[in-house]
Amino acid sequence: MPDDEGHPAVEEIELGAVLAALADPLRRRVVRELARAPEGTARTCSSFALPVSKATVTHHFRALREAGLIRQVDRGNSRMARLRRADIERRFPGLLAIVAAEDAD
Amino acid sequence: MPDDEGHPAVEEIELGAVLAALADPLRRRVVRELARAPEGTARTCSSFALPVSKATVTHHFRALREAGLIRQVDRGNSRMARLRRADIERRFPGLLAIVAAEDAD
DNA sequence: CAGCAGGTACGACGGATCTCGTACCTGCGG
DNA sequence: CCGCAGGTACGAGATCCGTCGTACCTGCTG
Repeated sequence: MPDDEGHPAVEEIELGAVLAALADPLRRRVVRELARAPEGTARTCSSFALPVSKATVTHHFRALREAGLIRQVDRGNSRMARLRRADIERRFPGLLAIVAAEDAD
Repeated sequence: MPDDEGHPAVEEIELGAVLAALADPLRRRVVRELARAPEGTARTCSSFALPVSKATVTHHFRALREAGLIRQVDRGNSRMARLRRADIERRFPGLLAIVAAEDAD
């Protein structure tokens, strides 16, 4: 299963795309919160209370999904986002720890 | 000495700026080559043979310098760039290894 | 059923960024 | 001294990216 619904496979995750995704403060905040949460934590897009419009939230989550940082699955009404912790750790060991360690504003 | 000639001090190095700098393939290539070279290696801007004009090279090296990834010192005619390995390792342990491990094109 | 909450798609706008050419400065070599 | 190589500064053009409003779809829930 190479790519279902915009999710790249593990070996398709590219460093450039990941770094570009993490360069944005809002996206880094999402990844940071997920990285600090227990393994397997799934949250809705809106649960992060990002200070931007709905359309912009969708835009950022698409960027995270297409970079391979999160996996989004439909669950009835809404959509749950989970960090692809093992996949990222395997490709770029230590990267998530760096993001998780950043001081929150 | 907090900031001489556009070089941020160690504690001033910000993750967002570093990731933004590393999001560019050309800049990542520079950092990768420096990270793979022996500690203390100093090279001129032009020694990287980037496929862009001189002005653009200057632009990219400025980005790397202001992000805190490299240190540039005048040496007579030209300017030597050295990776701030210890500083980056201290702020974001493991990050340089990730960049260094990327497959070259 | 009617409405609302969560998300997406599309188009638009403004600002950032990558790129370049040109002009300019500074040392080193002939 | 003259030229050239290495870099920088400045301005311009093109493209990318973050942001938004609006319209729309889909399930809950009353």
